[in-house]
Order: sequence, then structure tokens, then C-alpha cells
Amino acid sequence: MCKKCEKTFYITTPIYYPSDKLHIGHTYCTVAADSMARYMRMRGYDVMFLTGTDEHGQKIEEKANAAGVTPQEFVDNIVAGKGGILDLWKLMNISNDRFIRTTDDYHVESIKKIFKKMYDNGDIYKGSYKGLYCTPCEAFWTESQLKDGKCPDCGRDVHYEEEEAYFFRLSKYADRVQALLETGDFLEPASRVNEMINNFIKPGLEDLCVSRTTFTWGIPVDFDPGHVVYVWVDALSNYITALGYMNDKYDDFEKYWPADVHFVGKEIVRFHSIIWPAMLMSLGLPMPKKVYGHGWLLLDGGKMSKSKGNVVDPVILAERYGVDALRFFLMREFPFGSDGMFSNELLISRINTDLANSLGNLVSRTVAMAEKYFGGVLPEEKQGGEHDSELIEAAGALRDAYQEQMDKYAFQSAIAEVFKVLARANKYIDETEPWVLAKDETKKPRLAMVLYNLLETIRICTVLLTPFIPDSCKKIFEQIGAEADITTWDSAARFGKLPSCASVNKGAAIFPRIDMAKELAELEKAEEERRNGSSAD
RNA sequence: CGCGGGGUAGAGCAGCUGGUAGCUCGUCGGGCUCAUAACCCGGAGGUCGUUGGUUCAAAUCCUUCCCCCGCAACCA
Repeated sequence: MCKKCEKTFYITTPIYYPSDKLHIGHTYCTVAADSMARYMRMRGYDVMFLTGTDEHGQKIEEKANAAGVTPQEFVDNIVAGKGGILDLWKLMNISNDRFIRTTDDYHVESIKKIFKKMYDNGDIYKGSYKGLYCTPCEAFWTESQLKDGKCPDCGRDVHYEEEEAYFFRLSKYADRVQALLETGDFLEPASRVNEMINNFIKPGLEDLCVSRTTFTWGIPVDFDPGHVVYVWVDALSNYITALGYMNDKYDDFEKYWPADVHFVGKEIVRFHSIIWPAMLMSLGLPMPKKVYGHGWLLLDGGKMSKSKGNVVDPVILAERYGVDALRFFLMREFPFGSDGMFSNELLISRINTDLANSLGNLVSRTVAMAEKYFGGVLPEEKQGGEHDSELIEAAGALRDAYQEQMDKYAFQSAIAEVFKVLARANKYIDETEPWVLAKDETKKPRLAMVLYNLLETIRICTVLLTPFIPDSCKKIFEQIGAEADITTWDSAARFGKLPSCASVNKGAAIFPRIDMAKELAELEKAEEERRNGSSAD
């Protein structure tokens, strides 16, 4: 197939703000995007999976000053330094095709041109920003933000001030943005649409201030160097600059744009569903096909935040339980569109129940029986029997049910479908009682059939779990003796792909059980040490 | 009355285009012994936040109030 005829799929995560180490919430979003990307690759799509970092802005500048380094040095360390963001994604087995940093030369070059183009279009104009200003905090506040008439940050007096600034004519695009939000399934989940329309569109969209003069860590406005470009204009554009829009670094814009989906946290839905479309309208570009606002992981009912000190560190969990176990938990436990409660107890419980008991143990007992009763290679002669059809039908219908959920980004439901079939397989063992069959030489053909059916069911389930837990699935394929050509998406549609004389290779337990009580205690200690350690440097 | 989401078994959730309340975990009892103290079967446990209404029938539709969370304000 020629390059142009290939089906493409472009998926993005937000570009994260490297003012500090990333936590489990960022990991959640990135793992979701990674799982989707792997799924679409398996489906045969030419996938572009982009993630990156949003490195400009006042907060970074302040953090760098406090640390006594330049802003560039500061972000370099957090992004590319030891234990930084790149390392985290490597650890989490993230398969992104590109990684964009907003300090990359090509991006900076593009932003200047994008800003200029919008200006030339008449969509950016010079005006003045008026408001109540707190001098020590260098921040504007609105009347409603004030606490007792004082700065909500430092509690000091504020005063009225005007500052020269550039504005983007967001108001001009209000109707078109509203139409976009109201038609089709541009923004999901649907509940977010009402939120956007009621909160922002209906009250009237005001033009957006898109330049700053109070700090310098940003991309300078080409034609007015005292100003730097507002970080959101800078950041949102990453989705097109990373494809080579208005730069020479890449040349895939025509191929991949518009994006198939932007995964974003619910707090930045507004930027992606209102401001970003308006910017694209101004640039005369097509709209992304979908913005998906996922939920948050909450701790004890509250938001995870650095100031609360209740941030969950994905590195500790991945190192302790395995990357796949953590990836699996995140995708299996929470409905993607809504918030979910995170706890270590829940994590361990899920790993034990699903990965160790249901899946791992099923593989283990099946492979062990194949070794024990047949020396690891099933005989040619087989005999069907009671209970077979139900299992075969369940496994045969699984791919369609799974696909339906995946295509809706309902990862939790897709995985649940797989585990229904795994549970059916465990039940099948009880029904057919292979250990009884093994005692009767004349029943060997029946026994061989039973084990074959189990191996096939495991194979199909494992293919479908591959996007979520790729490394573990590879190990399972090795154990059940599945060659690469029967680990594909197509192969998951049909029961009976394993060679009749399937041969197995028993290995170590893929998902060992975790001792809940012991681990909870040790985890707490590890996180405690982490906190103390990081506050010291 | 700023807007949005939610309050369903001990915990976490589904059901919400109305028709005797379901899933996972936990718990209790039983079965099995191939397997990672795993697997299979069964039981107990809920007046579905509150008030009033519509209906033959309400977790589901309308209404009152209470509570939690989020957004608005650069935390995924």
C-alpha cells in the first residue's frame, strides 16, 4: 500500500508543564494515549503519537530563579535529566513517535510565524489589559478573585493598572465554536459540552489576552520584542508544529492533520475545545476530530496536589509492582471520562485479582497441565465435548465486543470484556476436570482438546491485552507457544489459530501475587522516604 | 439561586430512553486439587441522599431541601 493510501491516526497527550516532577495523573493520561496508540497500530493504522512538554511561562521563570539556574537549565533538568520526564516515559514503556518541547528551535520558529499570521489576518490586535494588579506577585486579578479586597496570593493591596498587550479576537469565533461544540461528538464526554457552553460561550466570549510583558521566559513576539507570546497560544500550537506546520523540521502536516483525538485533563478542556478551535479557525485549518476530557485520579476524595503533599509517585509503584501492573491498573480500574479514587490498597487488590488470579494463574495452570500430561506438546488427536462450544463462542465473539469499547475510548469496559472470557476459561477447567481426564488413558484426546481450547482462549485474550500490558503479553505468548503471526489483530478474530500440536514453555509466574498487608506498610515507608528525600534537595 | 458532575449492599462502581436492584472486592458456607493459599458454586447484606408529585408501575420522569466534588482562577 502506498504511503498516502494508508489509514492514519494522530493522537496527542497534553504537553506537560515541567515545573516539577510528574505524578500518577500525568502517567494516567499518557498511558491511556499509549494504549490507544498501540491498539490503533495493531489495527493497522499509521499512527502518530505525540507527547511533550510546555516549558515557558512565569512559573518556570520563578522556579528557575529560586533554584539559581537559568530557565532553560531548569527545564532541561526536569525533562531530560536523570529521573526526568523522558526517563519516566521510558520506564512506563510509552511508545510515542515524537516528543516536542516548546523550547525546541523549530517550535519557536513556528510560533513566531503563527502569531504573525493571526496578526496579519486581523485576529490579533494591540490593546491594553486592565485590571487590579498586585505588584509583588506581578499578577492581575479580577474583582471576584480577590480575598477581602486583597491579593488572594499574598494578601497585600492591589491597585488598578493598565498594560499594553495583544489580544486575540476570540469573540469573533464564538458562534462557530459553539456550533462545533453542539454538533457531533467533537467534545467528549458529552457532559463537558454543557459545561463549556454554559460557563464560557453563553456569558459571551471575551477577546483573549495573548501576550505578556511582565516576564521574559517565553517566545518573543516577532514584530514587538517587548512582548512574549501567551503560553497557551504557544502550547496548543504544539499539535501542529510537531508535524512541521510552518517549520522545516518535519513534513507530516498534510499526512496527519487533523488530529483524530486530543486526550486532555478535564481542567484544560476549555483551552482545547474553545481557544484551540478558534485559533485553528483563524489559521484556516481543519478542526481536530475529537477532544476527550478524561477524569482525575482522586486521593481520599480530594484532588492530588503538590501543595497537599499527597502526590502519588508512579516510579515507586512501577518499580515495586512492575510497569505493566501499574499500566493495567490505571486502564482497568477507572472509567476514562470520570474521576476515580486512587489508593494503594485498590492497586494491589486489582493486581492480585485480575492479573495474578484470573490471568496469570490461568496461564500457569494451563501450561502446567500441558507439560505434566503431555510433556509440553499437545498430541494431534483431539476430541470435542460438552462445554466446548460455550467457551469457543465467548472467545470468538470477544474481539468485536472489545473493539466496540475501544473505539469509544472505554478502556475499562474493553478490558472487562476480556476478563469475562478469562473467567469463562477458568470455569471451563472446573467443568471439564482435566485432572480426571488425565487418569484415563482413553480420554487423552479429550484432555488434549480441553487444553487446546484453553490455550486458544488465552491467546485471543492476550492479543487484546497487548496494548495495555505489552511486555507481559509477550511473555504469555512465549509460554503458550504463540508465534508472532498469531498474535495479530486479525488472528484474534478466529478461534483455532494455534497449531494443533501446540507446544508450551513453562516459565516464571508472570504476575506474582502481592502480600497486601506487608506491601501497604512498605509502600507507606517508601513514599515517606521519597517525600523527605525530595524536600531535602 | 454562577455553571457542571455526583449521592445505589461494608468499600468502589453500573443501571437512569420507567416494569419485582446488578457488577467487582470483602464477608459467610460448600466444591475441587491442574494452578500463583489460586479456581468453581451458593448464601447473607440495599426502604437506590431528602420532600412532595406524575403513573397501573419510579433508582429511573418532575419538584423541595441537604451533602460531596469539580470548573470559573497556568494542577493530568
